[in-house]
Amino acid sequence: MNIEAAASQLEALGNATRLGLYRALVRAGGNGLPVGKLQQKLDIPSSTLSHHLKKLIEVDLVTQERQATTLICRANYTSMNGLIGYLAAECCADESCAPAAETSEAAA
Amino acid sequence: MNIEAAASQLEALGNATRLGLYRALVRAGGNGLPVGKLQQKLDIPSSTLSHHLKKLIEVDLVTQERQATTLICRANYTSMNGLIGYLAAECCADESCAPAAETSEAAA
DNA sequence: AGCATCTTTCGACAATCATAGAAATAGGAT
DNA sequence: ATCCTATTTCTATGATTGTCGAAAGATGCT
Repeated sequence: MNIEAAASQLEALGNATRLGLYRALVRAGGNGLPVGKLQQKLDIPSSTLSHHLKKLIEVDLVTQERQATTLICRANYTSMNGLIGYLAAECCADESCAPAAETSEAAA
Repeated sequence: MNIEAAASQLEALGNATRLGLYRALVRAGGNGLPVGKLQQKLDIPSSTLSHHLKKLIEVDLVTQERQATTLICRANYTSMNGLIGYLAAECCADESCAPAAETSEAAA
């Protein structure tokens, strides 16, 4: 994970619509959600949804799998965990700082 | 931490210049760095640096403290840990998923 | 082939962003 | 008061983004 890749993923998540979209996929779990269902859930035009979806797919935070006419979207947990790991590493580069999210107070 | 706040912080980090800037501050540790040193390190015009710095300050990922004529900048670990915690929580909303970065494989 | 459904691409537009030089401000020293 | 250094604000400009309706593409059914 280099800085460019991390920045790209962060940028992809740095938009309320996309973050909500990603969250919806996370909540949907391993079964994922078809684009149409996502559209209903988020209540945005399909073109807008597709636009945002594309960004998340480009940075590998979301995957798609075709099932007949519908496209199933899934959150890519591995990729997200990589990003979280990178952030945690950046946050603790060479200072005494908590390695993850649990011990926030130790950082200050 | 609501979705808008998280998205704002992610957006702030979602730019290679700003992520590099934040990283430089993390690496500087608790002593932080004056703006001028940051500028030397990153080798960007001061106006550009100030612009990006402002964004990071707005979302509370960076703090500033005046010491005479220089402004010391510091990474706000607490805020970053909050963000990481939010991402971890989103990643594990209501499915069996690892709580942090260490156990990525358990998510699949 | 023709039709129905699901999804993406196209085209457009306003809004925001990244960049940076020039000017202004803040604080301290002489 | 004046000057010096550190930093921000002003101003401008090209690039990118977010949004969405209309049209096109993909897939399967009859």
